[in-house]
Amino acid sequence: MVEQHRNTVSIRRIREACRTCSLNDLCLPVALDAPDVDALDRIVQRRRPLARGEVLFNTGDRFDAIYAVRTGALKSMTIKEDGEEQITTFHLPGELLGLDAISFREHPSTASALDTSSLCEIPFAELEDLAERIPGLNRQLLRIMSKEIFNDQEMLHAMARRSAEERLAILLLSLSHRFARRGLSATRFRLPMARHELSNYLGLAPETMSRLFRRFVENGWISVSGKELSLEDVDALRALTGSPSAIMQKDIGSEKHH
Amino acid sequence: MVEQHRNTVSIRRIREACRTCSLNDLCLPVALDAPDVDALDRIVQRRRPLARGEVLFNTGDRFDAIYAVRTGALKSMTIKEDGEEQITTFHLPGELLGLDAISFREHPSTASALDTSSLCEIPFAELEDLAERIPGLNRQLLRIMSKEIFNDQEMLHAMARRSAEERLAILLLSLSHRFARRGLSATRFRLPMARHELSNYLGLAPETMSRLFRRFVENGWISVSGKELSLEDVDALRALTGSPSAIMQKDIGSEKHH
DNA sequence: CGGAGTCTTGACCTCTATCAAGTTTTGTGG
DNA sequence: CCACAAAACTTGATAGAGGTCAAGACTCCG
Repeated sequence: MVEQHRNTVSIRRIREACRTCSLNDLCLPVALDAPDVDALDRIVQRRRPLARGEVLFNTGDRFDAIYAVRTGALKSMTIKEDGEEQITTFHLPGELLGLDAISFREHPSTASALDTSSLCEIPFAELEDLAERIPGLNRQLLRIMSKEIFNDQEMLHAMARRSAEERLAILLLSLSHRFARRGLSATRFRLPMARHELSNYLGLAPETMSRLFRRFVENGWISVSGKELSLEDVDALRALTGSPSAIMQKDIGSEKHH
Repeated sequence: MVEQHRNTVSIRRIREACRTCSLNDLCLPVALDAPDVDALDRIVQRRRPLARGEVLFNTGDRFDAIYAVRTGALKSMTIKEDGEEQITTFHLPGELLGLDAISFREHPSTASALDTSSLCEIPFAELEDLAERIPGLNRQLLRIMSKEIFNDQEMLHAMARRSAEERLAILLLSLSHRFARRGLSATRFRLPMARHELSNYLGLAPETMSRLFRRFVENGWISVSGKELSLEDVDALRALTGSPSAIMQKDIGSEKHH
């Protein structure tokens, strides 16, 4: 009974902590105990919000924390010597930034806000210490990173030898899925990034992106008004990707317990 | 003195263990203790070698171990519904396979041998248990995964909006770097994969790959005889990539201790 | 209202995929 | 070790997707 009660409390506390800081990935679905969540919660720091365009960290900056997006959105990019930027990831609410910096202790990319964004900062040294004491947290960290690897490879797969149309469809569905995961609408959302950022990410010219949007609208697959996007025919988009269900459908925690 | 001695022994043991199983990534450069290395060594299992073309694991297989390549080489690929395969990674000696499977407990890709290959199998459950007891190992695991994320994003960056020439140059330099890291020549090596596998990986048609090789040879950048490759003008190749030094130059362990 | 940035549209041209033969290499069984 | 089939690779011709250049239309703010 006590055990039962304790469990319930634990779960409620976890959800609460997750809500306050978009830490879903980090807390769920592992069975972190209430005290564990407290401990985790204690090292997490709220930061002042970032304004649109503001930089969170620069390439080469020392790595000492990972970040969780609470609201808004960010992009990670590398800068080629010729000054061109290449966007490598978009970070939506509930997602983590900085995982690629752990091994070199230095950020290999620059992260900036696409929009006014609030974040939580998780000092990595403390997280590591905590992970040593909480096996569940440790495992969850590994899982998150594994998922990141999986996603990147999925994206790589998605880019290679695919037409511009296919790429855009894949990206739109990925965004849809990631918003839905946060409890937002899967079919109507506001694109946090500019067209040229979409095109940059997908390795296309901005002009191509513009033509693609027109074609998608003409085909009745989407409707657009500025940055407001509505997916009108998800099936058509899925058909384009060639993978009715595979892309980005899986979630951490969706696997069965054993 | 005793401490000193112990330390020396420890380092020698680590190197030894690494040599036997290509576990550099996992053991170095963290200060794993001799008993720690023993423990790690104990859970590592030698497998019978894989013949060329043989499958190590299939998409959807249950995940219960990660693997280290000792000799030979493997490829990871996903299969599209239309039956086409898309290669996502090549695995050279000293590199790890299966990290993308941790979060779903199921392999998202199929791995097969490009060549006769010998591997070490590291049961993941045991590795996790061990990592809980050995903080250094745990950190090193996180680092390796972080590096994997970094590499994938680097590759993504490399693919987006780059010409076929640039892609090939990037890949050749990456292979060169990875061989050099293992103590092999950075300029003369045997490509473990077929031309069409290279082209598949880079998202190009096999014909394009063939023409690229011819052009690279004509330009005096490389020389080729079957699968034997020699980089004749590394600077020219680097110039192509647009990043004189950034790509794949960093190594786990290159960062300073603190 | 104006001006900078962003997005769209059109014309053109380059790169690379595709198709279609060849040619060489590889692997296997006699 | 050779012969022969099956892959793998090369080469050429052609076409199409998408990049580039150039100009014009929105849109967002101050």
